[in-house]
Amino acid sequence: MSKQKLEVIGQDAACCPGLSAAPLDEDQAADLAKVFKALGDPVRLRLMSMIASRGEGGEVCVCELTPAFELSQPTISHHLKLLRQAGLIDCERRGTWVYYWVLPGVLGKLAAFLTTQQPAGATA
Amino acid sequence: MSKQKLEVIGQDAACCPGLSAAPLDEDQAADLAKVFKALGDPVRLRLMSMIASRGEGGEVCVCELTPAFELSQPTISHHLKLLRQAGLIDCERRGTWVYYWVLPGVLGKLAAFLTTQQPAGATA
DNA sequence: CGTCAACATAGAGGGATGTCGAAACAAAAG
DNA sequence: CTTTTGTTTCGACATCCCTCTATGTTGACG
Repeated sequence: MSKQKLEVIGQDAACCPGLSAAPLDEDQAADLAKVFKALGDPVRLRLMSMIASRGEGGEVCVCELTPAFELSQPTISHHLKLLRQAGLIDCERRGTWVYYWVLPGVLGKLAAFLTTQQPAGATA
Repeated sequence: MSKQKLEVIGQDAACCPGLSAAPLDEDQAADLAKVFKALGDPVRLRLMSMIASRGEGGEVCVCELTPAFELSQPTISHHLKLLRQAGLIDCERRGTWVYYWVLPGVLGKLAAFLTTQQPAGATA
C-alpha cells in the first residue's frame, strides 16, 4: 500500500545540516521543497492536522476525513496521495476502509531542520 | 520597504493550537499554507537558507544572492518578494544595495507549530 | 542634469496543480 | 454471482506558478 515515497526527512538524525546551519545545495533544497510543498495547501494541511491530532500511533479512516471538506472524494484521495508521496503519512487497508497515520518522527525532524542553528561563530 | 506581509506566525506565542493539537479550521489552514507554500520551492528554500545562515541579526545583500543561481535577476527578486509576503524575511535599502534578513523567531515558531502535541489523553 | 548600476515591477508564455465526473478496483453482504 | 459501499485511478479543464524579457525606480557619481 505504500509504494513511492520520499525519504528526505527520515534518513539518519537530522536529514540535512539544517536550514540555518549552512546554505543548502540544489539537491537538498529540491528534496526538502517537496515536503514543504506538500504542506503548502490548505486542504492538505487540514488533512495532516486531522490525522496528526490522533497522536502517536493514531489512525484516521478516509471515511472520516472526506465529509469534513466540501470537496469530492477523489480530490481528497488525491491530496492524501501527495502527502504520502512526500513521506509524511502512510496508510493501510483493513477490510472496506483505509486508515491513514502520520509517519513517526517526521514532524519532529522537520522542526529540527527549521531550528538547527549554524555551528556558532560563523557569521559568514 | 516592508509593505504587505502575513502575520501568521508572529502573533502571540505559538500562533495556532499546533498541527497535532487539534484539527485546523479553514482560516488557520489557509494562512499557514501560505508560509509552507513559500518554502515549497527549491529556489526559495535555498534563498532562505543563505539568509538564515547569517544567524540572528545577519543580513545578506541581493548582489550576493543572485549570482548563486542560474536564474535571471528579476526571478530572484520575485522569489524574495514571495518570502517577504509570507512573513519570513524583511529587507531594507541602504544606498544602492538592498539587504535581506530572516524575521526573528519565525523559524522557531514554525517549528513549534509542527511539534506541539495535543493536550494528552485526547485520542479523538 | 545625465549616466550608470542595483533592484523592483509589469506582462507574457509554458508547464505544473487543484478540481471534477466517470470509471475501475476491492471487499463485504445478500 | 450480483449488488452495494468505500476508495483509487483516469482524463479533462481551469487556474496558478515559475521563468523570461522589457521597462521602471532609486541612489551614487561626475
